[in-house]
Amino acid sequence: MGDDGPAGAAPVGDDGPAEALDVFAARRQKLDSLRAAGIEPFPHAFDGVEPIASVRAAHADLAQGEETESAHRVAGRIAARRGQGKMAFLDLVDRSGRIQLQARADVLGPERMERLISLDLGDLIGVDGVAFSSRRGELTLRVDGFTLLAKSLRPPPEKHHGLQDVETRFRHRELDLIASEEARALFITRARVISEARRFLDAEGFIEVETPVLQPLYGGAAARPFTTHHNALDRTLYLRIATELYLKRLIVGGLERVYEIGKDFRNEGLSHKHNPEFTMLEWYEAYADYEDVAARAERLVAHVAEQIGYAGEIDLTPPWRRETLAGAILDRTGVDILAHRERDALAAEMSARGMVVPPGDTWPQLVDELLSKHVEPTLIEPIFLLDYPVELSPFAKRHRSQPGLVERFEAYIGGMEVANAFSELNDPDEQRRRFEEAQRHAAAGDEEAQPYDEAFIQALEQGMPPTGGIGIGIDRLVMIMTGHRSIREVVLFPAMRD
RNA sequence: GCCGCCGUAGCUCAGUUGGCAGAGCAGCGGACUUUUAAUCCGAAGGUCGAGGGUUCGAUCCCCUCCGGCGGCACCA
Repeated sequence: MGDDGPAGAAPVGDDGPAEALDVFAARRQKLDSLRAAGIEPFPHAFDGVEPIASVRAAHADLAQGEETESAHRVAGRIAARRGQGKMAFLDLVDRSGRIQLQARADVLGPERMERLISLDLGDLIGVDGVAFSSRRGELTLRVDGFTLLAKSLRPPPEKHHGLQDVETRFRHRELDLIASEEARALFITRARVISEARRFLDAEGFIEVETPVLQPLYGGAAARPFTTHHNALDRTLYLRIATELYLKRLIVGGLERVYEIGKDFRNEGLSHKHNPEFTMLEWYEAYADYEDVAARAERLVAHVAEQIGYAGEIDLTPPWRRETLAGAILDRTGVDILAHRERDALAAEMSARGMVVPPGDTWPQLVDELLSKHVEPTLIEPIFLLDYPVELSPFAKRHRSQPGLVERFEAYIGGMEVANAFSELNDPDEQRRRFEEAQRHAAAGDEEAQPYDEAFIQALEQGMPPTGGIGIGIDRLVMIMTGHRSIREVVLFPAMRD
């Protein structure tokens, strides 16, 4: 709703008496006038543009009212206009910042002055001008020449209050970016989070790889997939829910340290921390276990935080706290999951402590309930929860000393899970048994059970070195780095209803 | 899927205990050579999310639907 302005219905070439023009038709009419005057409203390029921030940097020491002879060429969008007649000021915005332009009739002559003044807010222009400091001390470019680079046919958001409507901000992110310096800064920060994570891993001997997004069989996480169809092959394909299994096949292949940053797709509900497509970083390292992975993960996050100038309240400095999962649950709920390894016993223990017990839940689901309802919200400072029940972890290796547990951790920050890692299970027979167990769950109606992946089993049979692996939710990491509580704020185009 | 709140001009927001719907910004016409949310004068701009119902009369009350937000459920 609300996205179909009447632009397409605007009169073209109607030079009749000035009737009430709506804001769209007025811009159309200006476009026609420009063309009639021989001005190309959509030229092809504009060379030699300097970022506004570098113009500012070049004149950081300019005294109030001081003139210079320093010429600059900038380009951007007209964001504001003050004054009319023989002199006016315009604000020009590019990705790096905002700068004031001064337009003078005595410099430009009456015709060009009129043309510059009659441009619309939102039009893109290129400008040649000389820097000076205004009477009020504002760095300004006195416009000697300008070129329309693209006519804007729709009005920009309100210049003072900006774009407030959340729905429009998400559906038309370009408007949010035009209106909000903060939005631009946020997504630049997001890009830097990703590039710094890359830089960190590259420097530590990892190679970046790309594995299939369209997969004949999905796996590597507990989630329902999106299903699609390949016409030429006439077969069902799934959008990946994780990169895990393919990446481990690369470890089998001898690549030793690999990572992938890309989209995963999970066919589940939306929430402030769930978007159906999201960006995941996974890495795998031969000859490492989950403790090595934890150490590297906390260093990576600290590196990213430092590089982007993180200044949030949560202290991300390593080492992070480490607790066992069972200990964290016991500590916060009084329930000892390891002392109640049967479904009914655990359910009874939870009931006895006044907790709601979903009747259909299995033992692992009850553990997950305890974790997500009673423990996760308390985990604000970074923490690793270690050693999960094997029932919850089909790809993790058995704990070297704790029966019934696997060597796995999840990292939590700000009350959110941000990472999931294990000492990878590399015993193919054990992995096969886990798949077979999952098949029984699937037969019992678990829609998220792991499908049996014979190609993966065969890869493990080839021999996979002891390996540590991890998945880090990049969107959630960006939420933490930038202090946002909704994933939609940090995803450029979040999922919306039609 | 369930519950609650919300949807008024291009944008930001008022408002109507049910009686021709208002402002600011933007836009249009005009004045102005140092402005910073420029100022001043003038004239415009609306299917009040959509559909149905109640009523002499509905933007307002009721129902359904669409969309958004929050919570629950689902969901590593």
